[in-house]
Amino acid sequence: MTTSGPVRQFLSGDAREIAPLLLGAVLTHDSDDGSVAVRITELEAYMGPVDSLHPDPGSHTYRGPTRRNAPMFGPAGHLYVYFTYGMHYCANIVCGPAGHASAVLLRAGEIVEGRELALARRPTSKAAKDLASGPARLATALGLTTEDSGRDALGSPFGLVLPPASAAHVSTGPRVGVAGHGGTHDYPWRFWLTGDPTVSRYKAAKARTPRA
DNA sequence: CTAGGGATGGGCT
DNA sequence: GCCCATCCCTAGT
Repeated sequence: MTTSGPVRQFLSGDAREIAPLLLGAVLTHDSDDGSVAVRITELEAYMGPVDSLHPDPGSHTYRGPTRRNAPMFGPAGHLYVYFTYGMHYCANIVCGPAGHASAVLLRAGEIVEGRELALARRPTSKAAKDLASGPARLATALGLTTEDSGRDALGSPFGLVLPPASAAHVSTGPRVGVAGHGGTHDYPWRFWLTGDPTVSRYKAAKARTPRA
């Protein structure tokens, strides 16, 4: 066993239990341009290919390990960043013991440090609360790309501070933008801080594009 | 305010 | 060759 710190220990369990407890945590990324820190306000849990109780066809790991999703099978506390829609990055924090794939997708947050740098990275943002109000927005504001996939979020140039055990009001609901729910759509995969203005606006998965 | 569609390229069948 | 764990702008209520 490794002599991991308490944060990694905390992340080494069930992503569905960890996700709501990560609300309010602060993830920091230091770069040459400066530091940006985000207080996480919305998350989604994603599981691996071997959970018979709650099979997760919406997860990138559903069909087994690949080069892209390899970090999800690795140690807790590392980042899994993927590229999608030809232009966007989204970031996860890996959970569970090494070898058992799971992660939490960072869906939204409040920029609590480096707002100026975050705005420079996201010039289309019209209000401070929109700087990280979506998974790709959050990744962009933090300056995360696939280059960072697999890196340890608990060590330099990153940092993760857990929230104080609090009575924060947590809401739960279905995932956003995931078509392959399978039999899991009734399960609370998504968690957010009730009423927080930075939470992404819900948008159900779109149906197939109509014929031209 | 909501609904719709275009952008744009890696990942996987 | 199809599918995206999305965002943003436009047009219409």
